[in-house]
Amino acid sequence: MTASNTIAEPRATRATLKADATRSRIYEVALQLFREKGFEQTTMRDIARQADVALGAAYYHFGSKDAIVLAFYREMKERGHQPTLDALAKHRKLRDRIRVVLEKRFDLLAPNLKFLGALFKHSPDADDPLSPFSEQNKPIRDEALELFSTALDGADVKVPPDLALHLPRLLWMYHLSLILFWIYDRSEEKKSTMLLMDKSLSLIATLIRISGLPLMRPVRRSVLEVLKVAAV
Amino acid sequence: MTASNTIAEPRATRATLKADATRSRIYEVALQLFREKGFEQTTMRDIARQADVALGAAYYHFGSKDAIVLAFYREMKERGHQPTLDALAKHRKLRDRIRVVLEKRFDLLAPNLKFLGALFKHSPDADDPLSPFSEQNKPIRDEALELFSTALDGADVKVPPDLALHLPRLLWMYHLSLILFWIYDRSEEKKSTMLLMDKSLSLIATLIRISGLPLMRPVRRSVLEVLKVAAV
DNA sequence: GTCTATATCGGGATAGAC
DNA sequence: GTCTATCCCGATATAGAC
Repeated sequence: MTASNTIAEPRATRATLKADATRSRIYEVALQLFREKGFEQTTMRDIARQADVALGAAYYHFGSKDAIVLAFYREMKERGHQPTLDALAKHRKLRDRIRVVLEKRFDLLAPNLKFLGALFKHSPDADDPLSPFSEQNKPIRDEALELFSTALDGADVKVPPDLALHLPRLLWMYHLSLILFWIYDRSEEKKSTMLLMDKSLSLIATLIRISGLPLMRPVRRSVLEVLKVAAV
Repeated sequence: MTASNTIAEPRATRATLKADATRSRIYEVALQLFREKGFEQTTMRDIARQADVALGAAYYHFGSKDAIVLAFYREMKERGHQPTLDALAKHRKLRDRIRVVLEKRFDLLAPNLKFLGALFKHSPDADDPLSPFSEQNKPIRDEALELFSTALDGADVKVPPDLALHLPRLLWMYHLSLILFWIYDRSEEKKSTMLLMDKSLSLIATLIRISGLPLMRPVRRSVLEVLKVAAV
């Protein structure tokens, strides 16, 4: 990674201006190619050629192919947060509020679905910079967790406090699973994913609704114990 | 992939005997290197050098690095089935029976943990030959499903028939998740994984036990709907 | 049929000249 | 800041020894 890797952040001198233009061009071309051909199928040589720079120049601006992806993550984070909060303001039912967060996420990622698969291959490895669990991506992860937290806080349900503490994280992991399913969904127009979202939201809403019942106490305790071990 | 890819299957002629020996040597050396350095870090050149054959010979026996892994999958399958069945015969309690299947699996995979991570990166892509969901690996998957089926059938619990039909598959997916956690578990002696297995087994046993209660009917229905969409 | 030796290609990444 | 040249690797192909 280079020291300065924000996307097209304007700076003072003329030389840096030109560099920023080159950097932006490389970034845009890269994403375009990732969308068309996928991440692994796109080579750094492809990117450099399309952006009209030498291979070395591409590597000067982005230390690796991965670094381009990290820039993409940051862009997603910056573009996704506020619209989700705005949309959340229009709903009170828990099911709808969770759905809003998911749908905003899907809107943002949909154009890039084709190369998300390659990225998710790194996801379980917390040491991999591209993983959603990595230290490096903590800011991005935290912002997503905050969205689920907000979705829960403003909803019309009472959640047992012990569970409430961990529910944002649970929902965040649920949202990752759904994205994973989405990536490999081969049904026409991703209908399976939409159906799965619908059915799983029902399940989650039901589970949260009954989570406070006396009968569910042992289940809740058991879930919390599992979560304690699998802390992120 | 070559046509004959069973590990060291003895055949008639002297020439083939020698070929089998070479093949075995390549296979053993490869696994050894995978264990020491991981899958991606090991090159075909490494393997050929360590096995004292030319690069071409390695490719003659195994059409690709992946093909070595497929041979490994088959070996795991062949070595794991019967011991698990034998161990199952000693238990009646559902919790213990599921644990037996998991533990036998872990025993088998433990020496190869270091390179399982690389393999699991392919896992969600059903089109990838190395994925546990792939068509190619259906025999291996089915044998694992059968083990969970057996574990359930011989147990001391009554499961609602609609759920019973899908429970082996659910347990198989649970077992994949646990292995995934295990691979990236950095705790000393993999204590976290063992703890997680313990706690999650409790949760599962509890859930199955109460699954037949009238209160749980909507939950069960919801789960079955989700499973219907996410059929493997 | 089994294997060696060698060459070639495309791809990620880097060093050092300009 | 950019380019040229180079390295290493996986993969494939081929000619020919045994």
